[in-house]
Amino acid sequence: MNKTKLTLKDVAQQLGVSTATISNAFNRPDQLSKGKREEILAQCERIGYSGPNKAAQILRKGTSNIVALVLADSIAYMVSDPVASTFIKGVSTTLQQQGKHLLLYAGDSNSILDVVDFVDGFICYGAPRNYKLAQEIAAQSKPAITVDFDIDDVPSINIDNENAAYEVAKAAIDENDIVAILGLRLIDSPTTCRIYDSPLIDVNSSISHRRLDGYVRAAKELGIEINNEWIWHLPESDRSYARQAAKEVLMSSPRPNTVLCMSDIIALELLHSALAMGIDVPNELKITGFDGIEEADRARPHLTTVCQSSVAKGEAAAKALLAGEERKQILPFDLKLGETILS
Amino acid sequence: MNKTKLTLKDVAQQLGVSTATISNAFNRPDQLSKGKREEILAQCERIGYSGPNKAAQILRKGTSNIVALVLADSIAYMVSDPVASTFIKGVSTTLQQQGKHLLLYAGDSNSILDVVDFVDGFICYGAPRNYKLAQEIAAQSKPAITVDFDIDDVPSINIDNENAAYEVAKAAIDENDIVAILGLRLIDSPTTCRIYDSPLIDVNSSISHRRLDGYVRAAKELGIEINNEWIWHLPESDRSYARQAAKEVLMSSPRPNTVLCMSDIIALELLHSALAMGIDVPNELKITGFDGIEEADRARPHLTTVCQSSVAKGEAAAKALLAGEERKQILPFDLKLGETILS
DNA sequence: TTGGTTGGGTTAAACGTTTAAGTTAATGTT
DNA sequence: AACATTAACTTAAACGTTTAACCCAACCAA
Repeated sequence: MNKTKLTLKDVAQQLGVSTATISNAFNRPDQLSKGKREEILAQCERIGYSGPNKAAQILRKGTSNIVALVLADSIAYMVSDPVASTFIKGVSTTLQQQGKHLLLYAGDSNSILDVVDFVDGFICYGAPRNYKLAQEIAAQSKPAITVDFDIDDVPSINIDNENAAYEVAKAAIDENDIVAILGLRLIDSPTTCRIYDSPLIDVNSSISHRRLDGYVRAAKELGIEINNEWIWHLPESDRSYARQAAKEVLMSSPRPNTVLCMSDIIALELLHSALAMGIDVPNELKITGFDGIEEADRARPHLTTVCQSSVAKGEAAAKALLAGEERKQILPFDLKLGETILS
Repeated sequence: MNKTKLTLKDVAQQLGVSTATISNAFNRPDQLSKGKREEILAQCERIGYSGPNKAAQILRKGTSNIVALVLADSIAYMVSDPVASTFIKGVSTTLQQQGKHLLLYAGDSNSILDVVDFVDGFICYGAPRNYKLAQEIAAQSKPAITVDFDIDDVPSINIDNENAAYEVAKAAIDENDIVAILGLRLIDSPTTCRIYDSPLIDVNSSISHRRLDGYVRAAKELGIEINNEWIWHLPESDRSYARQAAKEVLMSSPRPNTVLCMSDIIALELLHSALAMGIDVPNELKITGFDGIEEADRARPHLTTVCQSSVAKGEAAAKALLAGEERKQILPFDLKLGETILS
């Protein structure tokens, strides 16, 4: 009923004890006789004091229980990507269990300056579109962890992308195949295109380049050289980019009969386009994906892909951050053979 | 290089001016001569002071630029629901434009006490699983807005669910049809089931009941009475719940030939199940959805549904909250006729 | 000259806590 | 009985800002 909210000081006065005692009643039970503590808590309940002000605690304690999840791209894009949103799922579950709060932070922002002072730590998911941001995070002194990319001296969560790509490619490619690759963020271009001789950008998304290496190694073992002409760049794992790339691949001549896709979304879009054109998968066209999203399971024929658990990544990242782990973790992946390749 | 971070006080001392002046240089340019301001900013840059500490600002100013988005359910569930994640998209885009930060808050939490002190406001999306939370939010004094449900005296964003349901039902139902409804959160049960005579819970999700009213009204106008036996309850708009309900509906006898679904996810699952069983849609079975998600567009036959823009809802909610709007808004919906009903 | 404004500052009191250090009385030890 | 220890509090100094209130010199009007 009071006009202004009760403060700890008010309460102390009303109960005739020091502010320290009230504070301790809430934060450090061991500093107080059990009886007094219960009495104080009961009185607080009665007069409507719900505990120390969190804003003041943040300043004084220097901790807020807020963890910033820095996404690779805008929040809007990330939240609709099945892989990213599954990752968020893992993070949020773990944070909630530990009483932490989740602040979503866009990876295309200029700076972390506006949150770094009150946030308890950073989880960086995927190389931020604005890579300067990642370096800023690495440079500041709060705990941080990266996922799906790496920065020197910052703990991280990754899978072995090179070997994963190698394995799925090895399973798919047969001798004398024409192999194409639908890649993600390989060069610095906002549109879908073949990479030809554009310089590869390694800084922005090393996982794509690891995967590329794996694909190329597998092909090479079968004596197949993948020309840059057969490598597409997509700026995002987005259906419309994928549709365009799919069209280009399927229209090109000679038409590739094995297409290695760096995400399931891309692979599924290619699969649909191919089926719509009456192309026989896998006999005329073999397709592999990457990620192992739910939708890949629902597709017919089942997509051959590399399963990685985004939930596990999210959980691992949150746990490692909160536990102050320093090491770089490599999580397992799982090759899933579907009917989009020949068995 | 200093061991400890620079404070505004340190800077003031070093530059030989008062703390107020430094503060004003950053926050209130008009309180300062232009020359001095630029000099101060330059000096700060030089000595590595990046501006006032945000945690201190939160306490002192009583504002943090953080907006809490309170989701109906756990963050994990919400983030994977296409409708909810699209809503988040709208919210985040608008918040980012205005320099605000997004804190995701789980609707199954016990209390908002742990954030209410530092958050600038609340956007409540869908009646929280723990409804007490919504009341707590309504009771406190920070700005708040609800979306897809209502609380007295709290501004809100909604569509006219009753009429939307009425229209889609009216379009779908023909004389002498047997009509079934696959509803969402109609009764208090954690499993998929027919509602029979279970008491409807109105408190937790009034939009479902509005929709139910609309369906029933449309049916009644054609002289059809929908028995509770033909109304299913699903605890969540989740594929596995939907699959089970779909099975039950399709197995029941007599088999309904019009099924009104309260979400597209449910409708799509029913559609797939029906097609897999060789049932002719729409001749043997008419289906309607609700929401207008992307996937509904990709389905064949195209789903008949009610389109509502979740992005627009998110944007409207964020804008209204930040602008301090008090009124309750009704957003438009859009009937989309696909081939899952007879034309 | 006098008195009123104004621009450009400064001072100092908040904002609402936490916590190291200090005080007291009661308990335990030899 | 003398002393050390402990339990249970209190005191007061932070934490790093913002901002109302005050001050002063310079300018202006009459």
